[in-house]
Amino acid sequence: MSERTTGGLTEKGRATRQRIVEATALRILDAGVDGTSLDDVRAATLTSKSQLFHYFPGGKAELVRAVAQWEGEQLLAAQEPHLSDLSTWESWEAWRQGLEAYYLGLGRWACPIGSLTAQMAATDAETAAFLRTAWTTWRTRLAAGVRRMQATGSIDPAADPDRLATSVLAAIQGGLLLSQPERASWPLEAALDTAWATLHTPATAGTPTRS
Amino acid sequence: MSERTTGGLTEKGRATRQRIVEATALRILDAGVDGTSLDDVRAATLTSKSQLFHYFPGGKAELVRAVAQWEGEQLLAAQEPHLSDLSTWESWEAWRQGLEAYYLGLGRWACPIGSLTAQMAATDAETAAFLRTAWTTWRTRLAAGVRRMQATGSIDPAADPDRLATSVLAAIQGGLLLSQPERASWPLEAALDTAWATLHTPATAGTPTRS
DNA sequence: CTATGATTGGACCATGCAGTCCAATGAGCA
DNA sequence: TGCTCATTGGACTGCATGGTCCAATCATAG
Repeated sequence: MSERTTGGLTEKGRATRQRIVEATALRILDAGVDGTSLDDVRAATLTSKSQLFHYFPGGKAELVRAVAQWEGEQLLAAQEPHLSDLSTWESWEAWRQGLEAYYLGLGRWACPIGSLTAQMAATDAETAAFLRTAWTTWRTRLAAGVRRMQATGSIDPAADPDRLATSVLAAIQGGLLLSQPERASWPLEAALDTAWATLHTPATAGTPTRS
Repeated sequence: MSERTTGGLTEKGRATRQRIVEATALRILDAGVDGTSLDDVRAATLTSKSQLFHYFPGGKAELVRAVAQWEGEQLLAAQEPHLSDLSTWESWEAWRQGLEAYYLGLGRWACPIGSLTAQMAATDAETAAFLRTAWTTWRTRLAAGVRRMQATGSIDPAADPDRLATSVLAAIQGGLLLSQPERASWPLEAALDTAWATLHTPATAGTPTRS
């Protein structure tokens, strides 16, 4: 882990590095990792080959990892302040709307982290490991919200917060995937509506007993 | 000349073509489309470059499209006979188990169609269009099952079968995605358990009025 | 001013890739 | 036996790509 936040990087340098990361993130989002060449990045950022390798000695792999990290931070930031609240249904609603607005703003019906996971999980173990922690963070934050709702009796206290949070994330990611070929958001809406219904469901039949 | 079925392909020819498709499908499943070179395919099938272009004049794009079609057929076939039934909870359970077994058999926690959608939706419009119909078919079959359950009163008749089916598909795909970095199936299980709970939920609060 | 290190430019290289081409072989048919 | 067409082999081309390298410039501390 290169902890060179202070070591050997000037203000200008960090700005350039950041410019590279953001441009690469954009390009990756709608062309994929393999569809994004270093020359593309170079052209988009008005930089030179040597700069790319100066700021990312590990080459493309390291650049992609930097993109993954930045996208993770962006995604979490975009969900604030609601994600840190989630203590009322209004807060949940606001969180959902904010998240959808974020995805909408990206232009494509795709989650940066989800897409990267699909692309890298099988090929780049290191990046996959980082993405794993990103998912854990997100899930943990959501689970905390579930617990808050359980405390007020709004969600069945018998439910497992982590598993419930996971199913919400799955609804989001699956909904986004299904939205892509449709070029419309209704699959995402349908998936989230159903997840919502489950959240709102009081302690009824419970989980249908399946290990 | 005899043995003509369609488009000037003999028995031997069709066998070779199929061998190419299947080997390519396998390779794509765990290396991705961009991670699969025609040379890989050539080596894996003991064929020559000219054969690849003989059977797929459109080159790699056409080959990938053939893979998509074949994977779609395989996926639907793997869900039979349950997918065509889905008239009882036992049938749904059997369907789920069969599907999970299919994915498990693929080695990776990934859906061939889902992965292809994520990879091609943004880049290859033609393949994306085909995938769209694949999803529609799958969703329609599931929705038919939902309607059967509604007919017997096992599922809330007020629910929209198509949207419910979509949310189940989303749970599957999202669950698979989340399972990848974990290298474990519990996210898929959690997502499906939650979807199951929703299906079992009788007409309660209904959809929480959104959109 | 000058030394040092960060920053930048861009030519260059090796490789891998999709796709082309020509020729050889095999099989059914008259 | 020849004719025709599907099938196969594999060399070859052109290009894009990741990565290397050397040198030029900029900034700043002493």
